[in-house]
Amino acid sequence: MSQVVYGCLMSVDRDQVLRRAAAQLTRKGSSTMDEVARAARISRATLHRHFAGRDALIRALEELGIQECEAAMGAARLGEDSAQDALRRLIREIEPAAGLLAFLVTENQLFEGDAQHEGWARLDVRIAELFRRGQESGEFRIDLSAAWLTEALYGLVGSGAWAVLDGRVAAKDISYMIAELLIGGAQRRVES
Amino acid sequence: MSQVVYGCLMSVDRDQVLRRAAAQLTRKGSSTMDEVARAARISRATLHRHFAGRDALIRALEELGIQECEAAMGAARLGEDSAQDALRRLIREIEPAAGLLAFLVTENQLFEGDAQHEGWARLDVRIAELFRRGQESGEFRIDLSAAWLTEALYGLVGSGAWAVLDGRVAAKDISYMIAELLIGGAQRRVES
DNA sequence: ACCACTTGAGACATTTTCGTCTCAAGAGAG
DNA sequence: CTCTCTTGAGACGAAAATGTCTCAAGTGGT
Repeated sequence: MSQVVYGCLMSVDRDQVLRRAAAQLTRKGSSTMDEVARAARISRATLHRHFAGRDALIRALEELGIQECEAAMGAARLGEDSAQDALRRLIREIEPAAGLLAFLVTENQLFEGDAQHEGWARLDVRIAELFRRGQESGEFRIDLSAAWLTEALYGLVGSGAWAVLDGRVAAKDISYMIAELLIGGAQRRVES
Repeated sequence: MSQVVYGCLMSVDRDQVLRRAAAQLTRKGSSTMDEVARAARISRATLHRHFAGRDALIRALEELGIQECEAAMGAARLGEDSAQDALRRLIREIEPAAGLLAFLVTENQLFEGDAQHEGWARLDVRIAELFRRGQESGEFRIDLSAAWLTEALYGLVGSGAWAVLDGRVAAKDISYMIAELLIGGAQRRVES
């Protein structure tokens, strides 16, 4: 046996599968289970052995995305230094998960029926808190609400991932581009 | 008879149908034709009478979105005044189409197979031109490429539409929020 | 060599969605 | 009223996707 997951013997690298699935679904949100399986380089049967169905796969991706975001936020030490620098760190840390994020954001569009994962709310709160800290310290302007800045962060990270996939922006530049645009827009300026 | 479209007698308001369809698809990108029809308040049969199939519907929505964008760009008079003011006008004009845009952007994700509609390229060029004009006049910073600022505009407009749908930002504020964030981020600052 | 376990391939029934069709009801013009 | 045209409702088969199952092959440990 090679790996034990949830008390079940498993060999394929679950994380690897999830990542490849995320990449495929980012590229084409309506991918078939068959397409996802092929992108993950496993058979459809194996894919079903790991995830009970499409819903379970999406939920696992959601879980992964939330985990990556929380890890990024931990690594970024949002409470330290200036809000500006913390935001810069957050964007740099969150960038590897940008593709997954972009997919999840579009997938989450209006969670009709069941409630959305509480994890998203937790993330929103922490990010909004960062912006609010910047507003209270005078770094950020107060006429752009923290809620909007939070949304804008998600949007720009998603756009960035998409721009990189499309080859419109170099991967090495995207983190800087996002940070500069967001910080420049959020920053309180002394000149008119 | 009430309306003549493409030499065929039609009564339902095609534009209205497209708008409702766009709203539904923005809310849930994987809506079935039945859900779209119900959202458009017509029967599935009638929906099929107007659009040969799902692809035709999407393509019609794409056409509508491009038209609205071009109309918005015309109304915004991108070449006049400062680039900043032109951008502000563009955002204000494009805002009514934001929901449709948000859907089309996600739908367009990597056009595997056939080439994307040339209209998008035309729009991109015009928007990028505006940003470039701002850069050349010294209004906008040059370390954020015009291509990225264009992507960011799409992303922020989409995020804005989504934030409004979700009730996180008031509809009356969103145009200002987008413009201020984008212009503030793009603006060249004299202070450090 | 033996055994436990996992994988890929494919068959299979089921479900969902699609596209087409028919027909009765209703609206509007002449 | 009468005629024409459009619509909604539903039936229908075709196509696609899903979920389940079986079985041969392969892997790795003992």
